[in-house]
Amino acid sequence: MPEADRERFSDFLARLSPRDRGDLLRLALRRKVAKCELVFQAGSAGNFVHFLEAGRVKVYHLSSGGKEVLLWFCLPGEIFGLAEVCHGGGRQVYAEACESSSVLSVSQRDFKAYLETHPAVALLVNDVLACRLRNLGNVIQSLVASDVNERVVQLLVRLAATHGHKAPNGEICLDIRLTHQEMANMIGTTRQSVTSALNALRRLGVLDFDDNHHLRIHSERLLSETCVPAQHPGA
Amino acid sequence: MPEADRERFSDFLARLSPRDRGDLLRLALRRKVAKCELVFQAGSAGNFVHFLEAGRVKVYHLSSGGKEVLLWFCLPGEIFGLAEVCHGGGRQVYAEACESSSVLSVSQRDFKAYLETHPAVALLVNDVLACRLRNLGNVIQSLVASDVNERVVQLLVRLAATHGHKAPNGEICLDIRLTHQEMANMIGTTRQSVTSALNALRRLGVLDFDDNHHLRIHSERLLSETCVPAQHPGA
DNA sequence: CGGTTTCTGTCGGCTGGCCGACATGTCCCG
DNA sequence: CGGGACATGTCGGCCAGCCGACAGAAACCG
Repeated sequence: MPEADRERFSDFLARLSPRDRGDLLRLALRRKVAKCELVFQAGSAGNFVHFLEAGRVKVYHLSSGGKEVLLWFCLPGEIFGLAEVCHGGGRQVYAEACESSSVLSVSQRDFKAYLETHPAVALLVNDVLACRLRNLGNVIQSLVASDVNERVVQLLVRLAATHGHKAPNGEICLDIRLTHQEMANMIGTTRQSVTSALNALRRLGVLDFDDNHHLRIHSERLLSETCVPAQHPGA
Repeated sequence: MPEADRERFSDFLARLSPRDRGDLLRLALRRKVAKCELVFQAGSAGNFVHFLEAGRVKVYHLSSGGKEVLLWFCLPGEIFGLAEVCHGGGRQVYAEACESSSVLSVSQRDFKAYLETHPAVALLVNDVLACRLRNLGNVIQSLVASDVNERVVQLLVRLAATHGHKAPNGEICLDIRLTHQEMANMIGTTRQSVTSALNALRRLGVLDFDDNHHLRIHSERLLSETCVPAQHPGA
């Protein structure tokens, strides 16, 4: 189920040619970010684009009631803070380090000038934005049309694709450890409901936890819990 | 509340220089699309990008249970079907004409080659994708963190921004007529709940309907029904 | 190592809004 | 123009899952 080279795919820096990467890094400032420290926050100016060199960063909305809506996790090599740099306007989301991290930052002005002279990179930025757009479209569909148990399953499918690696025996192990609250924040439900759904899936044999408490998915069983997209009447 | 030049903003073709536009149109095929006809559907190859010349097109997911999740409407001049062209992979959404429409189509291969030689247009594509990404992020937050009445209000704010024009007396008139079902499909609720919420807002004086049944919003009253984004603790 | 904080498992009361239904109003098309 | 299709207004029963709570387990940090 994980797409081949998925990890390499999301690693923006690794997908640049050595020359393009060198030109970009020449524009970048490096910064250490402690666990729980904000890289940027909603309301601030979106005048830098960031690359995660090491660590993990979560990107989330924070609602007026204080509810955190977690959009995605950034892994090393990934670009983030991109939407406001491309489109302009202030930040709408928060980017916060989940662990001690290292971030490279390029100013909006430098980045735009760089894209104008590096067409292959501009296309790659399109690619990243398009991929995230498709993903959010899937999240919206899931939120609207699926009950909580289905949403947990669909999240597992997404996590397997972005953070999973296939073990020799066909199982998929997630490289990332998430709390039930984090998962709940990604699918718009409560921690308790995630706990309950995961335990039901565990009893069904769909998943378990390895010695390090990483989630391990039995992919064939997971697929049997997954809904297939509908064919349009008239198709 | 409507951003100045919002309509011009989303009109991709109008934002191109005459030369860039001419080069692009040289690659395009024109096609008439009847009301309710699909421009493309989920599962098909994403090998064309489309520009709406006239008419209106809705872009939506269709869930396995047959529930339509409406992501956005395309207006004349707008580009759509872009995400799969940039990122690759099959279509995940449907694009269907809401009325008799005219569509210009450019093949993925031609479009990518075009972007490589037209850097300003590649940046504009970034802009469009980023804008849509921000919008979907807001939709997700709304779905997760707001009750139905709040979601209706937030939808009105979004519609005013993208489809509204300011009348001399400060009211905002929507240029687009939406059924309650369409609005429900945009915010993940039922037609009945939208009807109920709209009627409550009408009784509050927030909105009414003009002679053509277009929705008219009293923007100051609408703002008083809108939640403000939270300040992050520690900001 | 031990105290504190965070995470997970479990429970039951409560309610927002979904759902199906029906009546009335509006629009469309032959 | 008029009949049929579609949209809107209204109602009440029902339930998925939210919420608050508590206990036990696990992780963290000085």
